[in-house]
Amino acid sequence: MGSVRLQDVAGLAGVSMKTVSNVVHDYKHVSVKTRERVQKAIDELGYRPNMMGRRLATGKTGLIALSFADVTIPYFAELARVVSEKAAVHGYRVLLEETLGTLEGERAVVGSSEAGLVDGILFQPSVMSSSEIAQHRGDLPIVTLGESPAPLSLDRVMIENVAAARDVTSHLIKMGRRRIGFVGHEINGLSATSTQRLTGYQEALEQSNLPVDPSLLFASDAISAAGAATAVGRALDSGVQIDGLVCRDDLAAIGALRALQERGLRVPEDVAVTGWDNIHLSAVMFPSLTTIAPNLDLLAERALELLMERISGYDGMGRHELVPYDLIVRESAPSF
Amino acid sequence: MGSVRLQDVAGLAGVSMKTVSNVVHDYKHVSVKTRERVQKAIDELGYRPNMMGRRLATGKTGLIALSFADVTIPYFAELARVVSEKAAVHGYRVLLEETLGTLEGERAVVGSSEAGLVDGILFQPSVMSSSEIAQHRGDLPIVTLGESPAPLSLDRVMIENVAAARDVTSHLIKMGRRRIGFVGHEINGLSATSTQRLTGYQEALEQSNLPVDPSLLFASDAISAAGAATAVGRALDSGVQIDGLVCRDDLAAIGALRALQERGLRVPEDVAVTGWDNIHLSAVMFPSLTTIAPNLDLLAERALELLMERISGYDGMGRHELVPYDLIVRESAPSF
DNA sequence: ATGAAAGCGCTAACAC
DNA sequence: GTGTTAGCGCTTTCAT
Repeated sequence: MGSVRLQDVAGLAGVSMKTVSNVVHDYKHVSVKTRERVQKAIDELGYRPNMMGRRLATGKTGLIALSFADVTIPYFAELARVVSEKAAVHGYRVLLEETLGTLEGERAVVGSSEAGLVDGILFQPSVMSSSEIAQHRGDLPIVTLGESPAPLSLDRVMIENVAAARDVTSHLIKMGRRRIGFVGHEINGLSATSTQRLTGYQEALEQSNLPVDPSLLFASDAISAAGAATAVGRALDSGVQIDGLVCRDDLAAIGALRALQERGLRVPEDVAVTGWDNIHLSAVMFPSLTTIAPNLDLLAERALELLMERISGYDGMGRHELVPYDLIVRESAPSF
Repeated sequence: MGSVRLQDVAGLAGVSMKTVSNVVHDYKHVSVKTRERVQKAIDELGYRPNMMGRRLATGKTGLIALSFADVTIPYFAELARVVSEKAAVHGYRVLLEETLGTLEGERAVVGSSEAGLVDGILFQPSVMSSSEIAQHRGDLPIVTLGESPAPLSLDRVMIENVAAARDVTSHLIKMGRRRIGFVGHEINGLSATSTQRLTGYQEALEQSNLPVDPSLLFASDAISAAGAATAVGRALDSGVQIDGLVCRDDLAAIGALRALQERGLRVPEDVAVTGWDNIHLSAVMFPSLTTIAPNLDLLAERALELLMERISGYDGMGRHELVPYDLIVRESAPSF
């Protein structure tokens, strides 16, 4: 069944392969009766074009890779959803490539030992250095996502992290909070993402002449809610006083929520909390999360467009695109 | 750069393509000096085997599709993680194929018009009927996941849903709960998953001579936390009295938690809540969720093994495997 | 141990 | 409007 070839259809219909190919591709210059005859043969035989053959012949695979740390992180799952939706518009399917946030994982992505599997890569690096990414083999179009240091030669699309972090921190300050902590950055090997968000956090504090207290920085041993819960819990138990918490992401915020509530602290009355990413669950937590919502649709669209241009042969300098974000105000840090 | 072919390497090394191929595949019968010379040529040219060529020649793609409704549902994301990890062991990569829980989506999966893209499919259907799946084109190995009605001719791996639902409901009964509701099944078009869980819920109630009250069934307009929150909230506001809640999945439980807490009800004191799936976040909610934890590792492993056998040509009757699960007791419904 | 050559299934010039 | 034919890059008998 699976072995019906173009040739077989041509045989049955009594035409050449080219004609069958024309029918399959809806080429216009085919006489109606020929088309009918061919279509009948196709149906009769249950012919399905073999992708590998087509791809070998055309040199295009119709596949792009989407690479990030881990699909079980809601933000990435939601990104994957949107990307595969938008990629379909361009006739592409998406191969997920998880790096687990490790250097080996990321190296495997940019230095893949096989060619021709995918036409291009959308890559959100976590740990890889700018210079190393730049040395990736030059034949595969890559567009980087997110705020990791990307070489100037690569296209990149991201949101303005520093500004957004400033916004969210300022929001807490406007609420009257004065002892605002930061939760969820890596214990060691700070990612570019965390660095930028910390920078914005610090800038906002300084703008308001609030002290930047290192003892209010609660690093997490993993990008996870559990890690953040532990970090915040430990700080609280050791007597740290806070009335606001800027979280690196919604997962960290969920962890922080638990640590606070477990200890009888009320959110937002005692401690206001903000997240980042606007994952689906952020609206359903109790309290729901005030958070930074990057425009995922735009992010995916632009990234895909840049990648498509590269795939079509564009070879200019790296483009650098910013995508808008919103501050979504919810119960965990209301406006007043 | 991207156009280095096996032939080019052969040319540079002064050997035949076959020899280069032997080196690439670590074939043993190659003299050391030849191997060195070839390897040098490979490195020099930066040769990377082209997958499409290889695949056309071998007829194997090295890709399997994993198909389910939506990666943004945590259970599926976690399933995807495990599957792609285990698939790598067999030398396979995973192509995600979301159906969005629609009939068209599921039809696209089993009736794909292209052949040769993947060697097999792991498919968790939501809405498609047993008979329709059975009519899928016979040339592509498929293993179904989950509790949807699968035809006898297909392999399937799942957990015992009815029994697990009985367990979790009995747990609430043992806690002394008497007005136990069920949350999160579809409003119309009940999935097989929901049906089985509802069955187990009902069985447990009947075994304890507790009334099965239809007004305690809170359907949700989507498999989402928000949908469950709305459903439970509406019920509560209309005066429904409950002291326990069996949720179709952890997402529904999270939604239920919010609806309850928002109205000042304490969990578990006033209402005990259970989830299903043991997603990462279930341990970090406040309160953390008592939940059914299917053994995902085993599930993925067995499914993959069955699929690999099919890919290798096994053509017997459909196998039906059960995978164990655990009842994880946490704060939302403690033991006493 | 290594080479020559025939495909794998499809596409795309180029003829007719 | 339709047929011929030469690849795409790799694997794989079958020779040597």
